[in-house]
Amino acid sequence: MPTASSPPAGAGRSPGRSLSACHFVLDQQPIDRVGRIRPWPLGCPISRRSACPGRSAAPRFPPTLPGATRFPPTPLMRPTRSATRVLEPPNIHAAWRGVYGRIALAVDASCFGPRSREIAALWRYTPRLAMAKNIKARSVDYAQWYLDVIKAAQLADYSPVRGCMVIRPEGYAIWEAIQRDLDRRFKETGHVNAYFPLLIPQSFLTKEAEHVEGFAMECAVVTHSKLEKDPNNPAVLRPASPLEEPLIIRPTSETMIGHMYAQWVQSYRDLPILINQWANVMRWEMRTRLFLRTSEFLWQEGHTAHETADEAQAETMQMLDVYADFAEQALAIPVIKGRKTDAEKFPGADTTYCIEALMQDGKALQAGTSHNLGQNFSKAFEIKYLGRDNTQQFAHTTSWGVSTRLIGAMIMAHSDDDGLVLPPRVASVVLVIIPVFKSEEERATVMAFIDKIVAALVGEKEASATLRTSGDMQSYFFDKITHQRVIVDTRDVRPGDKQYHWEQRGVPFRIEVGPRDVAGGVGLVKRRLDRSKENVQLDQFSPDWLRGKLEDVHTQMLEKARLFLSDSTRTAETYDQMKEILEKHGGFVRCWFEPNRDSEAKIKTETKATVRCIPFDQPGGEGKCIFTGQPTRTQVLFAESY
RNA sequence: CGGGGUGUAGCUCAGUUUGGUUAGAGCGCAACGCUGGGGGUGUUGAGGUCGCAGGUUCGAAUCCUGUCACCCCGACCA
Repeated sequence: MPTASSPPAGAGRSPGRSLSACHFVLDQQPIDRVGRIRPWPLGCPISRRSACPGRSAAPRFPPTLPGATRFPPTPLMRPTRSATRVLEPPNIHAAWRGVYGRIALAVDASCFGPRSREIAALWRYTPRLAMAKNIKARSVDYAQWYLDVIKAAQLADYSPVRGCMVIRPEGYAIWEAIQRDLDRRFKETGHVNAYFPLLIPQSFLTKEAEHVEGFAMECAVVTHSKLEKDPNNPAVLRPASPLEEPLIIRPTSETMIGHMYAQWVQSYRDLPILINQWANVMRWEMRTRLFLRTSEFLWQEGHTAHETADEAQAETMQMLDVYADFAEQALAIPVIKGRKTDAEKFPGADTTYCIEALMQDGKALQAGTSHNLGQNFSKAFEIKYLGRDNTQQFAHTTSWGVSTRLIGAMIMAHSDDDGLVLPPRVASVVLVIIPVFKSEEERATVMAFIDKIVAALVGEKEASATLRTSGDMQSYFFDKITHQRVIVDTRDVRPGDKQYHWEQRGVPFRIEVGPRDVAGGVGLVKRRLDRSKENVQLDQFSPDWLRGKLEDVHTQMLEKARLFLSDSTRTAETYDQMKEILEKHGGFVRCWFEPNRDSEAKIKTETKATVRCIPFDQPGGEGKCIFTGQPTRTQVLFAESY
């Protein structure tokens, strides 16, 4: 493998404005100090198609390179801090396709590490000559990419109300899948669902000191009970009838539920109470981001009350395990379990535990939390019971939740520059069949063949019951319990359009069926995850075949994400090392650290990184705190976070 | 809440500096034709109170004031 320090291929050629110069412009795309490709300079003929003379002659991106046959082209030269290095496939493909987020960096780095082949195989891309038109590449603008993916997949839309979002059917289907899976897990662990009200008396919030502190700043307050016409201007409505006590819209329900539990619990025989609620909550956020942080969001909050501290602790840990397993098994997102530092814990909790996931840009995302609330809320709300020893005791409570943020995590963990990539277990459409034909006769034979494939995949019975689908498509249940569907895209649009359409929506599998396939008795099966294709004989199609395929995809997505996680977790011995890692790579930095509000605040100011958690797997022994240099028994994970 | 940026057709934008025909383009959308194995093509057509509210002016997308929304960066947070 060449690690030449020869001059860059494009060196000396200036990125001129003529179209023929596009190739070299691409070679010389600016790269920042950590190797990320920077946005095209203004005026570049590629990034500004309108600047190209003759619209129809405008080059596609990438420009007419050498073409597929000669792909990969001359190796891309990429300057690093110390030397210039020749990128080899798959690096070129990655770079070429603009996949130069930190992921691609991982691929790159791996070429010199022990796991190179493993990772390279997982990130192998079929080189393409066209990129998604409506999605910005991760390497160019990660934040925009995220928004573009959501838009292209029609997961959500902005609402007229600041900070709120509309979850569109495609996005809500993911939430439904999350709900279905989690709800089963909650019930398996003995919980039941209930519903508590949206509005909470303002006075409730003040009963737990830390809790007020934590949430007061972001509460929406209801102060009036009606609107009336302004006498001066009848066209204007103004609030009237002030409430005696203002109500707040729940930012979380500990207080309301604490209040109710106090009434429901009399004796140790009433414990434990194991209740979950699926609800919306509202936190008036300064800065919002679709799914990751919106003013109103959907979540699930479990609230339990127990007789002993041990029981509460066991519950807290059990639910954390439920979340971790769920994240991996349903969303294919590997997570790190750990405990929050005091600075990061939930206001009002004794201890907060969390699962932390790592996004492709190297930032961490808290994907779920489980709190041991100790007796804080039971004391504040007087959740008292008569114990076995005939004395009054305060219950021990817990709470735990995950939110629609998980959808954001899922998007950022798996999607690529072509759009959404759905983990199969939460995909509402698992497979789309795309017919290809020219004449009416071909249409008939192709559709007849597709009918056979559908029957083979979903069974004769389901195949005979077409579901009503908008947009002139045929839709069938693949799984009647999860409501996952198979769609035959019979719309009268070009096959290429359909490919992009379903690709951007993250559908795990597509089958393309044209006259050639009918003649050969096969379907051309395409995988979304890695764009691989294979011909599959009609007689191989069956529900089990598809299930197996979906399982494969899930396993590989999880494995890919695990490799990324482990590759992006580095250890630092010194504060300087940590800074360098954060600067150069992002991701998690594992180090000895004595948790302390002051140190954490200083480190955050200097590096933007915070202690994401104190992971459960501690090496034991003692080390030198990275910040103070004092001996400590604690290792933590630092990272920038969402 | 502070700093920066942007609001013109569904989307991306031009036009604003220097006020002046009926506000434009590409994509998308609708209909029809040729097509159809990764965003093809031709014809025709629909679509805009220029974010909103005031003001200056004979005349405002353009100038002034206010306001709202969105995006980015900080502080805060799931």
